[in-house]
Parts: sequence; structure tokens; C-alpha cells
Amino acid sequence: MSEKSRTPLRGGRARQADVARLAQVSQTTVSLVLGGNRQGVVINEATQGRVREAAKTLGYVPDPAAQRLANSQNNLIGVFSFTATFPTAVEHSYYPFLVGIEEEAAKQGYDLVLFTGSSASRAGARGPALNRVRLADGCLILGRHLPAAQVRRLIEDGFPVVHLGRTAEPDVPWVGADYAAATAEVVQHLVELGHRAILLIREDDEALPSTDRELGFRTGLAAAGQWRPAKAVFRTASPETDITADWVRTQIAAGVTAIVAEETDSGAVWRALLTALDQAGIHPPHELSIALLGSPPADLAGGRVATGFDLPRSALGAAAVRMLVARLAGGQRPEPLVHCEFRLGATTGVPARDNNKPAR
Amino acid sequence: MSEKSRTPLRGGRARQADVARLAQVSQTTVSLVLGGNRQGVVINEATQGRVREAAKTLGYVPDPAAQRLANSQNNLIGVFSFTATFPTAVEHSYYPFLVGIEEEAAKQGYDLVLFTGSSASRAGARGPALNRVRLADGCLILGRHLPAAQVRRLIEDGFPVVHLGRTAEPDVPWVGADYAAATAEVVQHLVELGHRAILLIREDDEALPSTDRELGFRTGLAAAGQWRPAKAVFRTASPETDITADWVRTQIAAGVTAIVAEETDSGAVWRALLTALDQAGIHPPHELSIALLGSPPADLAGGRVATGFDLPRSALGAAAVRMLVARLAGGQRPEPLVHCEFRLGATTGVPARDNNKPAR
DNA sequence: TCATTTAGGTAATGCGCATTAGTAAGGCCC
DNA sequence: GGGCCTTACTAATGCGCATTACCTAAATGA
Repeated sequence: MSEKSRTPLRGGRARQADVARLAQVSQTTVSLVLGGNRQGVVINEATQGRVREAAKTLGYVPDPAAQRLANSQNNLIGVFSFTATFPTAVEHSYYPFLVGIEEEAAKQGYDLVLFTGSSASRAGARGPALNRVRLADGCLILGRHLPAAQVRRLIEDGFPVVHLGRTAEPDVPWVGADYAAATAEVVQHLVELGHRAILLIREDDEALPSTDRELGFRTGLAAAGQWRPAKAVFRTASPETDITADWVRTQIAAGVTAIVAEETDSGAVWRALLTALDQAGIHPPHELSIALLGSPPADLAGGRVATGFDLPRSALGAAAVRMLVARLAGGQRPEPLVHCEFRLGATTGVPARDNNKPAR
Repeated sequence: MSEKSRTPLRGGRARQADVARLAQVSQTTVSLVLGGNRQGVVINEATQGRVREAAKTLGYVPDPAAQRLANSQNNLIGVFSFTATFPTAVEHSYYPFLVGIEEEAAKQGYDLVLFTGSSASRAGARGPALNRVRLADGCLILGRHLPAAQVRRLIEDGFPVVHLGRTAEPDVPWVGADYAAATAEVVQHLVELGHRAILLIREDDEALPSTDRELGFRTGLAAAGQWRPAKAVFRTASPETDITADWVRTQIAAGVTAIVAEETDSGAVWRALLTALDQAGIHPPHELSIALLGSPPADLAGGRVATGFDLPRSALGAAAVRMLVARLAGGQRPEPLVHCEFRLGATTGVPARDNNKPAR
């Protein structure tokens, strides 16, 4: 009774100390027996039995908070996005990434903490509270516009971070889709079909995904010995007005037999192209082959399958987790570029014979 | 330099002690300043400023595990699902719930921790590691099959838990959609249109959502003075084979002027009904009115809008958070039943006159 | 002038666990 | 009979934080 009148079961829960008392051993022994005893301390089988028995009797369950505090890592991976992680507008959803992130994190024994840039309610005035991610062991960053300064700050502090999507920011680790290789593959497919005059439509900016695609486009052409300078790439800042039925007819008249279009956030380029073709009465692969360098926007996903490639979003999420875990646990750094799957659709075929000279 | 040579930033993270050193105060003061100071210790404004400044400089973020250990709360809400939270099969997705959960959690000043039951890798022999959620202050449980034993254990230990979806398990707090009221409303709508012979198609099990809908169905009929016994409800375990064009014609011939169908996980009942009607050449609301007690499966969402109601998934998520927060912070318990919005579609109209006797 | 209050802090402690550095008892050997 | 294993365990410590119980100096009151 001189037991220092402590509540035996605080909050209804047994602690290791309670188990220890019942089993007539020290708390250390309980910890050793019940936690894997990685340090190889020798403990008598009989004693272990007593401890386990006592634990069962008391219904002992370890307190994860204490565990994580004690061994100073919490097996949490932060996921930070600067917009809401679960936006209502589905097209901007990170869902497919999260599928892979969750799965891989689970596989690696990590849980996920979601931070939302928008949950900055209490974050104070300046910017999203990226700092809060420090709560986790490391952090994945989603979203197209990363605030370089804050991220750099984290990195300088040695906080492990991985960005989803290639970034030109130096020192920011990333995983990204291999747009260049995938685009080259699509071009190669067209070349094999016999196309020689292939046109790339891209947005008029310098975003990395666009640049990579163009790079792959040129690489693909070059590899096929089809390198043709500037006019093979058409840039547009306003797809709706630039890509018209007339424009398409002009291209065909100029000898173009295939068009590849970028996937953009809005899907505007692809949508404009389809609309223009429709108005021109052209039905690929007839008269013209078309390919989409990515996945179609949701509203166009239902129709004919377009040749192109699929961004392996969930694989990308998984790769990001592996990359982060490698930094955390010190394993082998995985390849940052994730392969995109070629998608053979119904929009590409052999070139039309009535353009220029006969194909064969 | 007698500072006991401890690493200033262990693992890149600043602790209160580090902040204290920089601000030239004690760790206690830091805790007081940054942690709300609920005990009303008087601290000079200037000092507080220094502390906050130092904290910002070091990028200090509290360690949730330590917070939780020290005072049993860390402003984290756990979200536990027994299947993957972000499954590949979209129809089982918790996404819409998460939208509301995230938003409301942010509003209430909580962050989210996702625990995945499927990460059973280290879960050991007995069941998913539900126990890990104890890291958070409380926990939302998603998923249709809750492992009662484990959940009960949490609840017994006084750990706050809220289940998304009504559950018959005693003592398990929940929030759920008010299917009964919503169904009654749909029935009322039909009755007002003049329907008297209304048929309910439901799955052949005793799931709570099904039972609630039937209850609402009967209530709705009764309220309209239209109570008719058994034959008003059609149960099927195999919608594809039971609900055929012939079956529909039989029902119409028997006088049925309206059919209401359950929303099921797979959407099978509704899909079967639409197919059957199509084959029978019946186009609601012509000859027959139909209503869907829920939302259509994704692949059928595009067509004509069906009369029925929408499960307010995101509102439900938000309600769950509020319920949990009420348990955590001791506020007023909100209403567990969330209202479903009536959806006036194009599939219901006045009853056909050529059945039975003229309607008016 | 001495007692008391107020402002402005700090030292000490413990949450539940994991880990490290012991200790103690016995056996073995030269 | 002293040195040295081996077996079997425990005491002590710290993880990062919140809280409680002090402490000191200056201001105030009678």
C-alpha cells in the first residue's frame, strides 16, 4: 500500500509498469519481452511467459505516442498540397496519386498525415503552413507551384522532402513521369506506320512537361531519321481560336499526316483538335492520324480510345514514397523517372495515300 | 560550451529547448507562449515576441507524439479505414467523404492522419492495427465492416471514435444519412403526383441502409394513407435475372405505376431496372415513374436525371468531424442523422391513365 | 518600515516507452 | 581462491512536451 497511491489503470489502460508488477519483473523486462527485444538481452523463457500472460490478463496495449516519442521517429509521411488535397473539382484531384502513395506507404509501414495548404486558417498571414509537415518524418509535396523558398528552408534543415513531378528547382528531390521517352515512343509508333510529316501541338509556355514532350518528340523523329526543324512544332496560347477546321485542312494540305497533341491541365488542346476535326469532317485515322501525349480529360474519356500514353499516376505516387523512404531509411535511391505506358488506340493508322505521293 | 554537447537540431528538428536557448528563456516559457498558456501564467509581451520569433527562425513545430504523451491531445484526427482509403476501384472510394472531413477538420483546427487497415504488413496476427490510431486524439472509422471487438476495445478505453454510417453495434457513436426520411420524401412526391401503387425494389439482405429505406418507404405510404402490405416490396438477390422486361410488364399489368429502387454498392438494381425498361420499350415517366433512392453509379450518371435523393457524402464527413470534435472538446453533440437532398428528376410524372382506371 | 501583492518568470516532474549500462549470482578453469 | 565467463535480469535515463509548484524583484499599502 506504500505503492505511492498511483492510479493502477489510468484512463482504463494498462501500462507496462502494471504488467511488470503483475508479472513480478521490471518495466524494462516487459518492454524487452513485448517489444521485439532487438538488442538481444537474454530472458528466461519462463519469465517471458509470465510477462505475456500478465499482459494478456490486463489487456495491455502499447501507447503508440509513447513508442514514437521514445524511439524518435513516428513512421508518418506528410502529404502536403497547396490546394485542398481533396478538391471538389475532380479534374484537379490528386486522387490517383494518393492511391499509389497510400498503398506504398502502407507497404513500407508508414502512415500518412495530410496537410492542406488551405487549412491555413490558423497558419497566420504569410503563406501556407508548410512548416507543420515537420511533424512527420518526411514529406511528399503535391501541386504544380511549389513555394521554392519554404521548401528550400525545409531541405536546408535536412528535412526529407520529395516533390511529385519533375521540377527545375535545384536540390529539390523529385519523381516524375518520363514524358520524353513516352513521347518518343508515340512518335516511333507513327513513324513505323509510315508517317513522315508529324506535327506537335503544344502550349505556349515553358513548363517542364511541355518541354520534355517536345524533347521526346524531336528525339523520336531524329531516331527515325525524320528530323525536320521548326515547323514540326506548333505552339498555341489559345487552342480554341488557333486550332480550327481550316487550320487542320491547311496542315493536311501542307503534307502533314499525323498530329500529336499535348495533354494539358484543361485538356483544351486535345478538345480543340477533336472539335476542329469534327467540323472539318475528318475522322482519324482516316486522312489524318492523331495521338494524345497523355490521358484525355474526363469528359472525353468515354469515346474512341486515342493512341498515346498513360501517365501512371498511382505508380508515380508509389515511386515518390519509395524515394522518400530511401531518404529516411537510407536505402538505395530509386530511379526518379517513371515509365509511361504506351496506349495503342484507334486514332492512328497508316498515312492517307492521297496526300503528297502514295505511301508505299 | 559546457552545454553538454547535445546536437542542437536532432534529425533537423527544433525542440522547445532549442527555441528557449535562442530566445534566452526557459523551456517552460516556450511551452507557455506557444501552447496557448491556458493556465494564465503572466508573460511579458516582449518576451512572447522573442519566443515566437525564435520559433519561426528555427521552424519549430511541436511533436505530436510528445504532446499527446504529455497532455493527451495533439489536434490530430485519425481516419481509419479497413480497406484502402484510396482504392483503385472508384466505386468504393471514400473520396467524397474525405472532402468534407478535410474541410471541416481544417475549420476546426485539426489535421488529419490517415491510417490504413490494409497496411497489415506489421499488424501481426490479430487483425488490423486499429491500435495505431491512438496516436491521434480521436478517430473516424470508414468502411462497411467494422471489427466490433477492436472498436469496442477502443471505446472501453475511452478513446473517442465516430463511425461513418449508421451501425447497429451498441455504444459505437456514428453519423449517418437519414435514408428513412429521404425515402419517405420520394414516396410523398410520387403520391402527390397521383401514384397509388408504388413498388420498392431492394436487395435481399438486412443491411441497415436497406432496412431504413424500406422503413421510410412504408412510412411515406402510410403518411399518405396508402399503406399496402407485403407486395409493395420486391426483394432480389440477383437483380440481373429477376428484373427483366417481362417482370416490368407484369408489374405494370398488375397496376403498379411507380417503382423506387435502392441504391446499392454496385448499382446493380438500378442498372437492371433501366435495362429492363429499355428492353421493354418503356420510357419513364411514360407508362411508369421510377425513382432512385440514392445516387446513380458513375457510369449511369451521365444520362437523364433520375428523381430520388442525393447522399450528402461530404456533409456526412463534416458531420462526423463535428461529432468527434464534440466528444473531444466536450461541446454539444450534433444530430447524427444527416439530411439527404431530394432530387427532382425527369423520371417521375403523373401516373399513366391507361392503367387501371383513369387517374383523375 | 514591514507585509503583501503583482509581474515575470523558472525548476522540477511525469506522461509510457526503449535503450544503455550496469548488477548479481552462479559455473568453470587454472 | 581469484579471474572470467554466462545467464538473467534491473536501474537509470531520456524522448519532447505540459503542468505545477515554486522563486525573485519591484510595486503597493498601512
